[in-house]
Amino acid sequence: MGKRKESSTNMVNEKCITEGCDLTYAVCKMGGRWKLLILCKLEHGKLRFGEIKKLIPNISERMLTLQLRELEKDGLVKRTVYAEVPPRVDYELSTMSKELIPIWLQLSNWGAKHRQNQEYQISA
Amino acid sequence: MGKRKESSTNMVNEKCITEGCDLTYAVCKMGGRWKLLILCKLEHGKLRFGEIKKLIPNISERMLTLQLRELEKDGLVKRTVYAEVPPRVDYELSTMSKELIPIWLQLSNWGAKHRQNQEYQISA
DNA sequence: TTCGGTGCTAACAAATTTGTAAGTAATGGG
DNA sequence: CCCATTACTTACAAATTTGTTAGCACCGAA
Repeated sequence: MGKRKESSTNMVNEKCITEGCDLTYAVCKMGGRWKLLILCKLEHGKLRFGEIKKLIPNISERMLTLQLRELEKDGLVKRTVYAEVPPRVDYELSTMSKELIPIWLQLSNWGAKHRQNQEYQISA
Repeated sequence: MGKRKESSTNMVNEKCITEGCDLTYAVCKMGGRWKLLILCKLEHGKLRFGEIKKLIPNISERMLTLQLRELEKDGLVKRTVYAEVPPRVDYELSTMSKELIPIWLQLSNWGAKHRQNQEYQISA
């Protein structure tokens, strides 16, 4: 998110992992702290920067910007700037990320199901 | 992976995000650097610690241990220790993570498809 | 008695991600 | 001129993750 050192072991490892594994590659694209939450909010249509912020009260403006920028760079959201003052910018899912919606649903279901089990195990 | 500060903003944010979003919760479970790669290797059956290591040449023993421990704690892999010398330990997917296999496949396909597009865009 | 094989752990260092606080630009309205 | 609004940016600090190196325990074989 800040720039990364081109040839740290860390970076090299990430590259070789994602290059060798489509699954890891895919999950990396949605793997920032707030990314999936943002994407979920966009599932029902365009939203302005400020609207997303209101929907995710704990996020800071900086984080929201960073995550949106990466999502944009990776082609998961489309950003539209209107030449107005005060500025207006909106964000929406791209075609590419819309393809993920059914998968997200399955993952969500899996999460819901097993979160319950785990809570059950803990409280039991 | 080391212990985390119970009440850093960071930790609090993670908690509230994963509690509020099943999707984020689910993806967090598989979100360590090497986790999906490990899980993929286990897709075809049990493997010993050393076997996994051989299949993932760049991983350090420490990282492999850490990732396996978290996967175990989260119920995604089952660890079996045999009382032998030298020690023998093997790892396999749990029922819970086997449910994810078809989802991983879809994600993989999505990854493969869009990785190509992106490469095309870059080279064009 | 030393050595090899296996699956780790500990102490430390480096890299990366995340969070905080304080700005900035542009312009129309008062 | 001064202010409010919106979507950011910048500089910094804290937290977390990842990587490096060395070592440990066990027992049987040589």
